[in-house]
Amino acid sequence: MTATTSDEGVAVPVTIRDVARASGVHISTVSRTFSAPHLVNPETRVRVLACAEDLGYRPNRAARALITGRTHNIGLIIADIANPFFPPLIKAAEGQARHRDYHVFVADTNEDPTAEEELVHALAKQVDGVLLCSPRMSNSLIEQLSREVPLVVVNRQVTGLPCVLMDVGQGARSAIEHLIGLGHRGIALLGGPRSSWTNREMRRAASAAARAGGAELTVLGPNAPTEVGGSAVAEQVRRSGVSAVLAYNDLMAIGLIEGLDALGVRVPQEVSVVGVDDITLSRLTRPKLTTVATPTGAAGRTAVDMLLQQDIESPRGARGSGAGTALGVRRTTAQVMLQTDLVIRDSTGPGPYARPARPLAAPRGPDPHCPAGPGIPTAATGDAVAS
Amino acid sequence: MTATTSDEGVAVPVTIRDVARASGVHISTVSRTFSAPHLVNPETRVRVLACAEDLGYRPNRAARALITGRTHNIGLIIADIANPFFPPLIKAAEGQARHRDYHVFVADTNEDPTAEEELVHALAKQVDGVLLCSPRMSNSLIEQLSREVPLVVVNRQVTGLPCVLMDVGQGARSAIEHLIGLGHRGIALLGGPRSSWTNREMRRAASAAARAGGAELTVLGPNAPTEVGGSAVAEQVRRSGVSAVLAYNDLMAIGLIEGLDALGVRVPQEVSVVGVDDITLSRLTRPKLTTVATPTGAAGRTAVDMLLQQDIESPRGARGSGAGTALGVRRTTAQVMLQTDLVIRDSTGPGPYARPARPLAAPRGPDPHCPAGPGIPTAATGDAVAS
DNA sequence: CACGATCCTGCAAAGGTTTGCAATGAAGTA
DNA sequence: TACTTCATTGCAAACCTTTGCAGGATCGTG
Repeated sequence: MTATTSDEGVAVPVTIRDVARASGVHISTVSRTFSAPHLVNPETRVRVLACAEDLGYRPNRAARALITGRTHNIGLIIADIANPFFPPLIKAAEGQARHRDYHVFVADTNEDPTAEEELVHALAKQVDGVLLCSPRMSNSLIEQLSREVPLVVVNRQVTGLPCVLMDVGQGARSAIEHLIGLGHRGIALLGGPRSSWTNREMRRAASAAARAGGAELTVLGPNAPTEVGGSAVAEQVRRSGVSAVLAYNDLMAIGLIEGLDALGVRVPQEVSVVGVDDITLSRLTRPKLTTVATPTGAAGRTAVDMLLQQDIESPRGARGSGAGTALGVRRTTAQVMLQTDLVIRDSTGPGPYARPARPLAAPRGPDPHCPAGPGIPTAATGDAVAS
Repeated sequence: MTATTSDEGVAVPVTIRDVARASGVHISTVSRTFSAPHLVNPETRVRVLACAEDLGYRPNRAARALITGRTHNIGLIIADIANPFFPPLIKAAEGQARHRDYHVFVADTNEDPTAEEELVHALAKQVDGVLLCSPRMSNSLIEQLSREVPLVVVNRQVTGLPCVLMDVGQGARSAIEHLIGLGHRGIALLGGPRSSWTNREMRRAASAAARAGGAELTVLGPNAPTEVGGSAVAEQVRRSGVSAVLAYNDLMAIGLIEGLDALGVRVPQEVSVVGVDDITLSRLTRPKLTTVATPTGAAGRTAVDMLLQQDIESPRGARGSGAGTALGVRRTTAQVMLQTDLVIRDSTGPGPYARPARPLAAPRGPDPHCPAGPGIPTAATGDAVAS
């Protein structure tokens, strides 16, 4: 139908010049038809558009990027795609980006800080900004890299940089309070990667909550934030004598339950387990996992928005050199904290100090605890702070 | 440390020209230092490299792409990132690409054929090739798009295009034979998306195997290839009276098990269930899922290799117009079929026609069936066909 | 010494697009 | 009529890199 391809099946690139020739105008007019339509006569515009459509013209983004300094791409650096926590985030970020005519480079670092740094360098020239999701490198390195390319950080607090955070502190507190309420007094926290901000936050909040509730918190870790990371500490958990565990994430919680099962320890009858993230999987295991739901989709969308907003006012490879940017206006540093929610399912049950309010409440009825509201209620709280 | 950034924290792009000035050579020498090092005097080379390092120079890929016609990027179009089948594939593809100095654009289509087409168009100019994973659009459209940009198709057979296939036919046959061997005669196939090649292959092979083994196969579907897609048909499965089910994928199988459980139907005691994919999750549910393991990682790597191999010989935006490409050498059409393996776990058990060889063999012992070999043995069979 | 070969380097064009500036013409104003 | 304003379009430089071609230097050989 179109003249885009020769009959031989080899693509013939059609440029702005071809469209210009076909519609009898100068290339600059064609360019403007696409990038500044209001500057061209409506009649001309429709003619040019018709020709472009006809020829199957699509602007060459590399050329456009070369001169404008903006690629209309963003980078997404992920600690581990195989961790089910991330795909919903990627999906949301990608959708939001596409919605604003941006494309997304995804890179997986395998939880390796060195790979993170390399990838930022590699991506810097091809993208207008980078989303750093759960980075494992040092804050100072992140700050340094942020001079090379606009950065938005997810699940990490870096002063001076825009961040999207999930309130895992609040989540951990809810979880500990829930466990204490069930009558648990000896609780273990299954730590995640040492360099994880989330990990530190959880630990801080969980300690405080345990202290406040008169429970003792044992910290086990650091561990790999995976299912094997969880199952590996099952023996240790049993020996520690705790009756409840809060795990760094759902994957570890599930692994732990598996591991305990293999040791003949039953969940939640003997040990209660709480995860974090509310990945799809947590609804499908048996017992269904009690967990702190994190708003991953909202995080992805918000992060993209923040990046683009930051980007729009600074056309990077600009012509006039930066003498005019005296004020620190350029970088608006906002930090957004998203709320988390405890979702109570079947992996938590009464502990040794449970008050027998309803004496021996049906311990094996179907679905003992039911979440109050609908599935995953998540509310986003924007909290912008000017730099 | 470097002169890359001003103290103000705003990136100052450093180009080949800056390096040339600093090292006292012409820009073309700098260029050659990076793209054809053997053409430049070793002494000069080290000096240039030192200056480049010092200034923090990184080649601008957009400019390079503009002139060479090669972006060193590839596109990865995925039906649904949230489906745990894909992340390992993405991860493998991404690793392989990076290993060859390529970057990966990932796009999610939400199982929408229209989105697929749009994304191919959008990506075409920014990448050297596209991997189409489990596409839902028509074969003819795929062929048409392949004229715009080199394509490699995963999980779909398109004549004339390089494809990476997983032998789900073989997998389905093994599964059916396994079920028949256990004494099942009424078996249901839970179909996936109508436009899925995998779906058709499974159906074909499962029918044949059932017929050959004297069992009756009921096809239920099409269904959404998700956990809800599986749980939604639980009632239908129960009514159909079959004693075993082969599901389109693990997600559906798990959903079905959940759904059956809710109806009070026990797996594997009353109904046996087999999935496909061997996603991580399938080892973590209870009962652990018997499933057909697909080599997703190998598929990702192979697909990238095939794409790059195809690409290397055709520098797209070449200067000399294509008069010289008379022969069909340009497109080497290979199809690779990767083997699948049945992994027997706990979701399958004896059926109504089981021979009581060992009378009433321990129906609830821990881990009744064990996979024979190691985890997921996968062998790749290359099968190159010249066009 | 003359000649050719070899190695290295510089020159300049090219790639597709954007954009400041200038030119054109039409319309409006004094 | 003369002048200004405005809308529309063309011109050409610029973005950064690659690469064919040619020039220069050095060296070996006849």
